[in-house]
Amino acid sequence: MTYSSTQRALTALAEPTRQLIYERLATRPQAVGELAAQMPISRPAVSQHLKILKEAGLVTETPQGTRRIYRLDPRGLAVMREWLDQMWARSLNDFKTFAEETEKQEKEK
Amino acid sequence: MTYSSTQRALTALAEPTRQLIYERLATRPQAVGELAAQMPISRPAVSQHLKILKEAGLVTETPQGTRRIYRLDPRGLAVMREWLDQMWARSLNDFKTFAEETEKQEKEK
DNA sequence: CTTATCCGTAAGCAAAAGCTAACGGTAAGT
DNA sequence: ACTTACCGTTAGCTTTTGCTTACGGATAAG
Repeated sequence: MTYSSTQRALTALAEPTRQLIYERLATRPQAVGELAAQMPISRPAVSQHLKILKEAGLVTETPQGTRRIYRLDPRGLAVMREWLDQMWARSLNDFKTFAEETEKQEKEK
Repeated sequence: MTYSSTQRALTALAEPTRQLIYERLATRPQAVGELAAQMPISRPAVSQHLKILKEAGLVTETPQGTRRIYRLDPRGLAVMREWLDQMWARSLNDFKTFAEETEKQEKEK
């Protein structure tokens, strides 16, 4: 299966733990060990999650000594935002015509 | 594990097949059998996916004879949109201060 | 009332995903 | 040089997840 960038971002943020990591990084940039200390999982697990978030363009990495600071990357969100806007338009349009048809059928009674 | 409504929507749309179903419904409302006919998986499989999409507030069901028409539900997207906007603001803010600090360090050389 | 159509659910199985423990690699400090 | 701190990767195990087959319920048609 080949993945679109939208699917990558969605898949990455779907995992509860990754979403938690992502939201923690939203408060402030942090190192891997810092993140792991706040969570019930091991450091390697956090590291694996960060790899997926990084590949999805949702976070970036900045080496600083032996530590690696992770912070949010706007690009990943931008992709989701675009897709969401498209669906949003279609969804509303669908809902509108559905409401109109329903109303039409009511009058025919 | 307890799920937030945001996580439900994200998890639902993360699955490639469910995203495909969702996008097909974006073109026009459809019955379960119709959807299954266009895909390489069985009808029950589609039905199971629709259940998850429905629980996430992403689609709605309308009985019509023995058939059940599914269409997009704007509510599910609205939840994601809210969450996305929050993250968007933080992400840009983070990126901005990071850029400023980097520039500052450059001048100190 | 019987038959056909359309659908949801449950059970069972195979594939995918997340976690831990162990290892090795790089940078800073002594 | 040696040690310490911090991190990524791999192997292996366990859990989760998506699919199919089989079954039963509900509605329309004859």
